[in-house]
Amino acid sequence: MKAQPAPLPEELMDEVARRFRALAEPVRLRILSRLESGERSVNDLAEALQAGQSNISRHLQALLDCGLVARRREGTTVFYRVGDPMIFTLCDLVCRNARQQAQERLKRLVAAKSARRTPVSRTSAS
Amino acid sequence: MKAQPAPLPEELMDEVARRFRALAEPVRLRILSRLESGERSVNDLAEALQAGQSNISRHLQALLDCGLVARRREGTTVFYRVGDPMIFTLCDLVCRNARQQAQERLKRLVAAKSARRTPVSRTSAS
DNA sequence: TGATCGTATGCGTCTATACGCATATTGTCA
DNA sequence: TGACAATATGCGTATAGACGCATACGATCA
Repeated sequence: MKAQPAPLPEELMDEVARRFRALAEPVRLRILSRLESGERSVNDLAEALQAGQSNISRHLQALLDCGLVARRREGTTVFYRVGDPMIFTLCDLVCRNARQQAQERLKRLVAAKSARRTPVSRTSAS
Repeated sequence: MKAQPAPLPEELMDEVARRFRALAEPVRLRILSRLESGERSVNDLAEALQAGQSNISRHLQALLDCGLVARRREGTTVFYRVGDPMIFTLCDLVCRNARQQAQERLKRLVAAKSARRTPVSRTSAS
């Protein structure tokens, strides 16, 4: 009995924010997207994403710090892989959200267009 | 048939990153946590979170820009509410992840302690 | 219309971090 | 051990964003 299982316990707030921050970079999302189909080396990723090797290396380090990816050495090359497939559940949820909002915006635009000369309700605009 | 429904389509990459970034601030997570139990005014939140009013207002604006919260005016006060409960699913997933990793770290520490004089495997350390 | 309350915003400062370049580090092989 | 390949990292620069202060804006009421 601990005052109910809130989805955001105060003690974890910073850790949760840290993980969201790791996911808050397009380059890192692209990296994860590539890793979905299997492990990749740093150079693989740098080449595929048209980015500098050092840049990718650092992004991977950031993901590693949050446990979002894992590493494996093989000779001089290091292969990174997804650390927790939960990532893709997250991304999928957010993608749906983004798409839905885009559609809503579109719908509102169309509605506004057809209601050009009856500017009544203004439903909860800014 | 569109080359399979990848969880991270390239066109949405930036939008997804934007949303994750909105969730990447402890203060904003705290705001959302408060909003879970119902809508709140800016002052309510500022007081509850011991933060400046302008600061909270801007954080709310950031969340609003991503559609993560919605607003409603009543007289001079503005009430904010959660825009998409999906947020809490996200947070819950990440929380579990954080907890799990914390536990794994702990377990590894204990294992290392007990294996002080048999430093063999070194399982995939950095 | 003027006073007041709640909210938003312009501005300055400070910190975080993304990126490229050069270089260090690490592992492999001759 | 020296050369080489793959990765990591120190450093400088540029940009983003969090925060506080003061103030502008908007709605309400006397």
